Amino acid sequence: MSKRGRPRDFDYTSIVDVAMKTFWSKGYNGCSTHDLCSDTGLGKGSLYNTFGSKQELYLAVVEHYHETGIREQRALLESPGSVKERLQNFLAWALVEDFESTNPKGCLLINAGLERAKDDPKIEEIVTRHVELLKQTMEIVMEEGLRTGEISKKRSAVDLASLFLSSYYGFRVLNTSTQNRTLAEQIMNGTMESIFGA
Amino acid sequence: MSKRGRPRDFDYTSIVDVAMKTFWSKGYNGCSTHDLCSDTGLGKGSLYNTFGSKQELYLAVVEHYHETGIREQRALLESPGSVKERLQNFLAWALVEDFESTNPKGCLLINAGLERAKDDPKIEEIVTRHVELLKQTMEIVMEEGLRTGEISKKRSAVDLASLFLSSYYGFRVLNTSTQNRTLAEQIMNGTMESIFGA
DNA sequence: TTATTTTTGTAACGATCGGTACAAAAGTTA
DNA sequence: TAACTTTTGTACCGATCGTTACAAAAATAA
Repeated sequence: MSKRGRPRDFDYTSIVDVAMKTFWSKGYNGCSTHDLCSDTGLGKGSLYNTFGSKQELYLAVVEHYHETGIREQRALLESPGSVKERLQNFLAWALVEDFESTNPKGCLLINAGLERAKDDPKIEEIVTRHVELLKQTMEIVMEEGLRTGEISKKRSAVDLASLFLSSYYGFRVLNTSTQNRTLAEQIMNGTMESIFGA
Repeated sequence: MSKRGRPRDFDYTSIVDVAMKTFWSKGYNGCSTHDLCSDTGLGKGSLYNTFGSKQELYLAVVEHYHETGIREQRALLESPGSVKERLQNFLAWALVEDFESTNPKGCLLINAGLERAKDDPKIEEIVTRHVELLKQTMEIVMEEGLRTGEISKKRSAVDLASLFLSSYYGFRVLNTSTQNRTLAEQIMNGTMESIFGA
């Protein structure tokens, strides 16, 4: 009783995945529904029948990016190994994303936050949620570092996590905007040393 | 011999200033030449006769933002007072920009870098130049802090400046995207403590 | 088979896009 | 004044925007 009518001949999430890259590299206002159709291979009928509008497709894309992203980031931060290794790996992962990935460079969530959060409350909500989850995870990692003695107890876990969070986002923005690898490595050094001391 | 013909009845830089706010709040792709005309009060004839194209006007706008911005930032960082006070004032200035200014919220240079640097080499050049000048200024401030003993000599001026730079840009992005003042204050605390210790 | 439901591709919608054409307007120079 | 130069506002250009209409296609249900 569940599926009458012509079945769709594409996979929902793999279309979202393709559209993600289109929005990621061109921006919301910078790409057209024609771009989305030709990249995904869908006709306009299918695209609008499935997603409703450009805005709703963008929402599904950003939500998808958030979900896969937070999973990946948590995996890196909660992996076995020392706290120092984990934070180092986290920044190294971002470095690859910004300089060597086959995906569009930079962070789609930052782009979405800056371009659309002001106009689309649902986008702002996803970005806020993502940042809070990431910060929470960083706080847990900092607490562990304080407990084990890897990090000196001069600063609170909240202060440490807030610093690491903002430095991470600045890292992403500067990498994307200037593509300056030397600067990227200096930021990695400066950030790691500010947490683990000299 | 220099000015024959009908004189223009507007001031170039004040038009750039108005257009700046239009691009700032709507983005490059998010605003139309019609928006620019109605905000500036210019007709299309005048706008195109003066600036040539939307792209060239945007370039003039971003260059203008860079020039006034770097002057203001340097003034804050090179003002009299302790290094700690100056860095604190710098972040406090950014906080006002992101939460209380009558200008559009956030940093136009970040928006330009993320939206246009990839497609317009001249935009990337301005952003890169701005970041380098700002980082240079921060390095000088950190050197002073190291010299006077305000900052412990465990880390180099380059590491300290790189950290402050990235944390500053992350601060701006998170403020703009999430408008979370509590988070903003935690980042300010975390950043200041990471430089001056606890 | 026939009726029903959903997806598909295509054609088209009105609106708006960035940019241009051009003549009237308003000055300077001679 | 007459000749010249530049700016101004407006009308308009072809292209593209996001979206919709709709009939053919392809499945299930009766």
